[in-house]
Amino acid sequence: MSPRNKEKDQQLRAERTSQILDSALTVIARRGLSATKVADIAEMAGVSVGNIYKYFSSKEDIFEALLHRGQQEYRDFAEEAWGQAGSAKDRLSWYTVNWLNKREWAITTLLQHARTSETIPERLKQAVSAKFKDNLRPIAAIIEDGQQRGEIVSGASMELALIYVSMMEGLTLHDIPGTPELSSGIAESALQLLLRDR
Amino acid sequence: MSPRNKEKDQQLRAERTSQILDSALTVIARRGLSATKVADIAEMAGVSVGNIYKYFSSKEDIFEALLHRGQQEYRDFAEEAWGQAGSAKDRLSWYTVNWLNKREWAITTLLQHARTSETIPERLKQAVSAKFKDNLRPIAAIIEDGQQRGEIVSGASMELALIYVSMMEGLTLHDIPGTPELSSGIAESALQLLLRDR
Amino acid sequence: MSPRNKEKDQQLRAERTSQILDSALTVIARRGLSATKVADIAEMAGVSVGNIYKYFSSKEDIFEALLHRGQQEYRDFAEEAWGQAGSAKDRLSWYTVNWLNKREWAITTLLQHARTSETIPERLKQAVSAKFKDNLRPIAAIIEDGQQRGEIVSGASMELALIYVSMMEGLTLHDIPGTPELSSGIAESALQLLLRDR
Amino acid sequence: MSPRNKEKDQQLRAERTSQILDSALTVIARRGLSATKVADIAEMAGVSVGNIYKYFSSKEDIFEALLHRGQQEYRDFAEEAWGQAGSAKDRLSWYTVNWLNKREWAITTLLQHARTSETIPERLKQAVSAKFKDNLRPIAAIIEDGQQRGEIVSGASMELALIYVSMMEGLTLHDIPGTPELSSGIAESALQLLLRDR
DNA sequence: GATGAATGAGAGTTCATTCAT
DNA sequence: TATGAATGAACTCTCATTCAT
Repeated sequence: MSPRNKEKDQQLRAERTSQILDSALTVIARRGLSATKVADIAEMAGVSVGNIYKYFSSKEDIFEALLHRGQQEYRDFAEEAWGQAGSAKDRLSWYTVNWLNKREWAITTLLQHARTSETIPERLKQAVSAKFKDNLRPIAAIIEDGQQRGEIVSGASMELALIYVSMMEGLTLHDIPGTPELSSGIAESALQLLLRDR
Repeated sequence: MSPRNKEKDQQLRAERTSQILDSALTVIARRGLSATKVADIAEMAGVSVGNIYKYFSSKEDIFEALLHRGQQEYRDFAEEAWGQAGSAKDRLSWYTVNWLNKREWAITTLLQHARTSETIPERLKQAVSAKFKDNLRPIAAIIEDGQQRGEIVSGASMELALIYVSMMEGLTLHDIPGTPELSSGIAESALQLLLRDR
Repeated sequence: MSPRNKEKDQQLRAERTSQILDSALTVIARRGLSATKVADIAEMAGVSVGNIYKYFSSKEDIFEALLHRGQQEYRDFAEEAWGQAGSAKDRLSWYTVNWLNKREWAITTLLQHARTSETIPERLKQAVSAKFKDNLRPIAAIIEDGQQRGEIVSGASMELALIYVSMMEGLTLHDIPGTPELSSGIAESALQLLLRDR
Repeated sequence: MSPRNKEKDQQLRAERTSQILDSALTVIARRGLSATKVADIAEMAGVSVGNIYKYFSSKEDIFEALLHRGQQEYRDFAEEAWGQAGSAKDRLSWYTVNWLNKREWAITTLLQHARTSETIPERLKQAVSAKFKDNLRPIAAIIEDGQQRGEIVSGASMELALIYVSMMEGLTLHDIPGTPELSSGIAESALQLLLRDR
């Protein structure tokens, strides 16, 4: 009733929304979109099934929100890497280490599905791909910077950024949480390949 | 008694099986396992739904057969690369080009799903992972050979093989057939990174 | 948090369960287990198909619940006969009359199927047979009592109970509701056979 | 081609038909009509599925043939009892013993299903019931004869016949082949009940 | 006649979504 | 707003029947 309550309501709503998205991310990454039941998401979020629909209009809607949030978070993360002090190697190293510590693998899985699956509407695919490409810029900037300092091999920076990110994604997909078979030290080795002097 | 030709029956059976698997590979790669209806597979194979079950006991069974066949085919392909004449670079180049021309991207998608999804029985996951690791050997052999000739950067050969394959997979997943956005020339650039003298 | 009335929910749930079982009993008795569609049960219960599965996990599960409930109800009924005042003949007469008025014929059909069909899991068969045997006790008690008073022919009481119940079942199966061909007076004649003085 | 062959063909055909019916009887009695697959019948008969349809037009057709044959066989059996030498007790005893040694239980099961199930066309039900009633005559004749000799309790002979047969059927359904729990001696005890002097 | 692969309608079961409380 | 019972379309799998060989 009072403005205070309204504000609080808004905040509660945002929290619930975020909480639902967190659960959805985890579950969908683990089982895939169409194998995930809305009930699974609800259970993990500690919310009733019906209540989910007060925050999202459909399962697809949740997925779409997940992609938006994931790509935005990734953008922030990539810019944080670019904002790091030190050499290009230091920055990429920071990026690499933190990538593995974050839930990037989960988002990576979702994005890949979004880009490749016929079940996803074209509109969404295009948005995701465009945003993905745009999100390469901070990495490309780091690489360009490194090339100017003579640290990094020559080549088109966007191309190298794509190669590097693909490599990270590819390795990520072989190194699922709970499957520690492949040492994460390998990511560092991969990074070496980009360096001029190795 | 039996007016049927047993040999011919056997042969027809094998053909049908293979035809169903081909269709299943295409459709599942495009839509994901659980979003693919058995009816989709049947339709693409030009077979009735019921008849599918004369050849496979369930959708899961089809998926499993697909993984087996895919990993076997990949093994043959990797060994063919190892069997090529020429330098390590030539061999990897052959591998790279042919990877992109084959249906490797489809199988890559399936294998990734098999390794990562909670919906896949542990037994199958382990088998897939073990076979995957084993399948790195021909690539590792090419790399080792190249290292001895001074062509390829130093480092543990299995590790470099994993990095290289991950890179290919990562790129593959950004370059779906029908989505020619990313030039396949990029794969060649990626290959350069492994070379000592670049 | 929960705007629902838990007690009322519990009660509604129990009612629905019972309502579904009632319908299932009728329909399965009329058509047999495997010829009965879950949709038939749902329709007769005035419930949607999907909702049935909120109460029972499968058609088999419904059948099993039906057997449990039916044998328990029969036990109560048999003990009520034993609890009647009067001579053994009076008690058996009460039993006979009420048997025909109740839905015993439906349950009889189900139990017979459960005992004899290969499609029923051994575990369930054994449980049903054991309970059936145990349920003969009240009748055997009436007979023993009648023998001591000189009303009833001599012989092992459990054996005579089995004979009597089999007779009732056999007659029941010739006298389906809606098929009034065989007068129910015949049951009384059958009862006479057990009496010493006839 | 030659008349000889034609005759032989006829004979082979009759044999096959009978062989299929035998298998059908066994399997349907064990699993129920609708739970029995035509493939089950074919397998047990050692015949291909398709070939069944050269002899019968449908599963229902097989069932109907089974009922006809079963009731005819039963009639022959009942008349054979009537044709036995000796007292009424001897004849009923012969009937009882041979009933248990024959496949009467299987036919009993089928007939019961035919009479009671909604899935059976009315026309067939009526035919079965009429024939059943008619088939009581030989037993009723034995009973009447016994009554005249003072061996058997008084009462309407058809009614007593129905009671006796129901008793046999009821006991039969508690004493499935392979379930020897209930001693078959009990049938003799049941017979005693009909005797005047016991 | 004999075979068994092929068909497709139909059954059991699941699950996204709605709605009364 | 929160709940979970209810709905029914859709999916997987089965099986009576047909048909090419």
